[in-house]
Amino acid sequence: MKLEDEIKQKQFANPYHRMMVNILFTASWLQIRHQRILKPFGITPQQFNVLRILRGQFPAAASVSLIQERMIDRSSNASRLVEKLFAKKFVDRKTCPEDRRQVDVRITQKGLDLLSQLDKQMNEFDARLKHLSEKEANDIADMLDKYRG
Amino acid sequence: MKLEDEIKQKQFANPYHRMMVNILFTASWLQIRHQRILKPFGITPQQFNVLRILRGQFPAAASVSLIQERMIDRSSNASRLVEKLFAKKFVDRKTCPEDRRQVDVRITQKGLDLLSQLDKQMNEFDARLKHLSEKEANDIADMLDKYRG
DNA sequence: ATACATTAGATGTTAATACATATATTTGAA
DNA sequence: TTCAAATATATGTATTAACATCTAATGTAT
Repeated sequence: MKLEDEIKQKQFANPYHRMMVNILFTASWLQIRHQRILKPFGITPQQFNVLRILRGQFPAAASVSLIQERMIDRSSNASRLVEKLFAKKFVDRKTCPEDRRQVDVRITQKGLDLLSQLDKQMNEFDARLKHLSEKEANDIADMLDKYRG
Repeated sequence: MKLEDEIKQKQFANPYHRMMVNILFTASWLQIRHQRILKPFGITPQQFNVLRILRGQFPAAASVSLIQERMIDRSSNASRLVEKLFAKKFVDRKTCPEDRRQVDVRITQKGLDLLSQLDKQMNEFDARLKHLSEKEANDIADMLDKYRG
């Protein structure tokens, strides 16, 4: 549905504002749908993001700050996300011997299993969203990079 | 900066995933900057959104559900947002005489004054973000509509 | 008119976010 | 060496989000 209908706004001040609102709206729209997929598995989109970062490093460990750097939404606290995932045994945690300030965080087999289940669900969700061509998808991504400057 | 550098990811599974991550990242990026602008004025981006909806209706009132319908991010609770704005005297609130379940919410002069101050700040922020042409901005918005299906 | 469903809004509760600050460790300069 | 600065992570706290549930008012069918 068109943004104008979604939020019942007849028009916007200018194309830039229209685009900005649409980015925020679409992100919220995605977030809500991701939440619904992840909820039965007991994790949040943020925790999912951390698990995927850790799978990207596996079998190596990652420090909390490496995780933080790679998070899509930096507003939340990587330390506490790791704590939540640790409580559910999706990650392991031990202080790094070379630098005892750091913590080596590694995804567990249970975490990897969870992700492989979730991959399927997420791919199904993505598949339902292919109203754009690959070129259009790339164009959007390129323009968003350009937008942020 | 390119998304790949922002979140230190060398590549993505496919263009759709790259676009999705970029939408989420860009929205978070915008949200953080909006928060910083709004903080000195004591309101959140969600409350700002509600005030703008109410200005759009002014001098008419709006019901809480009308506000909810028009919010960019529907996840939060319109009733509580109105409560917060009421506590700061940015909105007035009284039960609707025609339907006593409803509440007539109207922006106050203080609220309008706040918005006119904020308009300046927000416009300055937007102005620093014109790396795209008007056409590109419109294209992104159109493609996001198409993306959501 | 009565009873049941529906709608509008408020509220309770748990968890997550935003922001500041604290603690421990390492680095580096005097 | 010694001590201040920098770094990595954790924690404290107030606010907000997420989700369910509740109450009051209205609509509707019989």
